[in-house]
Amino acid sequence: MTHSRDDETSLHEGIQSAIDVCRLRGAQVTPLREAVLTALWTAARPIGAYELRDELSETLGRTISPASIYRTLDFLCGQGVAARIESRNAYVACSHPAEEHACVHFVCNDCGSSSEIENKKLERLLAADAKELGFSIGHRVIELSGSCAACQGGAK
Amino acid sequence: MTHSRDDETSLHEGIQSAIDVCRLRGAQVTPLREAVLTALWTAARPIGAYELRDELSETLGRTISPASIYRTLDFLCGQGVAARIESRNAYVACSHPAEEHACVHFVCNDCGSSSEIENKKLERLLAADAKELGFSIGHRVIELSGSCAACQGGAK
DNA sequence: CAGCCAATGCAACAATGTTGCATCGATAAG
DNA sequence: CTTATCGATGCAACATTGTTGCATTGGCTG
Repeated sequence: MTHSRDDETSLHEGIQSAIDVCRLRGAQVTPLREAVLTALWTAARPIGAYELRDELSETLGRTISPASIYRTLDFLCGQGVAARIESRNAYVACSHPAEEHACVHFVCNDCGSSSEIENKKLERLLAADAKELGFSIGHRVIELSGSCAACQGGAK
Repeated sequence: MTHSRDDETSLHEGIQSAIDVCRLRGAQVTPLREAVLTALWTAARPIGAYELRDELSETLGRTISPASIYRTLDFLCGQGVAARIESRNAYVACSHPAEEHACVHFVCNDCGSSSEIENKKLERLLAADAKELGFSIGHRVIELSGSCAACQGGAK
């Protein structure tokens, strides 16, 4: 995830860490990029590009074009500090900006919250399946939707 | 998958099997639904809704509306005889119309072909991760894109 | 300060997906 | 056979999501 406790500190740390990752690679972290990153971290759930656009337009006090949003998101995903949730046409902050990026995303249908984990065993299994097929894996999309612990406790 | 040998026989069997599955559940298999199913099986790769629309409009000799296509695809996916590839906004025929549907889709970036497997170990792993999070899994999306055996042999 | 290149603004457009309502057609009851 | 009913389709308009090209800005470098 996602800061399980939504305290300011871990939030800020996550954002700062992402910024550092980008900078260490020589990539520019512009105000827009930082604003998008902050919005993603703050939301802690998948946000659509146009929703992000509306939010940022208000925050920054000026109109942001879809193109800018998409380019910014492409940048962040490319750096591994954000990820696209394909099954929702939405984006989340990512706290594992590792090289080989094969996170499993758990997305709650009720509250929308998104948790992210890595699982080495799972990677090995997929690698084994791929080998058997002679398939060379590029990008991975692993998204599980359902009901998170909190929502089950309350409503189930 | 996908009929590894693309002979007419296994193709026809796959389609017929899917039709039977639907009928046994009391669902109607209309000409349009059968045509879509056939197109998916024949293609053996993810096809977009609008591409499907064009193809069927020609095949059937009349214009099919996007709404009809999407409703038909919803039906087929609901029956488990087709699946949406989220990372491509496209659809493929599915040969494992089981209840709990957690196929892994391998999609080739070069030739577009799509293979589908089931993996019980992988299911157990995901279930274990979910349990640890207290997450109740509903839908699963597992899509791996890369290069298939054939394309690596030829072009790599 | 000058020059360069990446990042952004802006506008138009393209692709994908949805909704509401009218109509058709298959199945079931009489 | 006729009629009632309900699901499937046709159709049109619309909503959402994503892209492209080109002009402009802005930050780093020499």
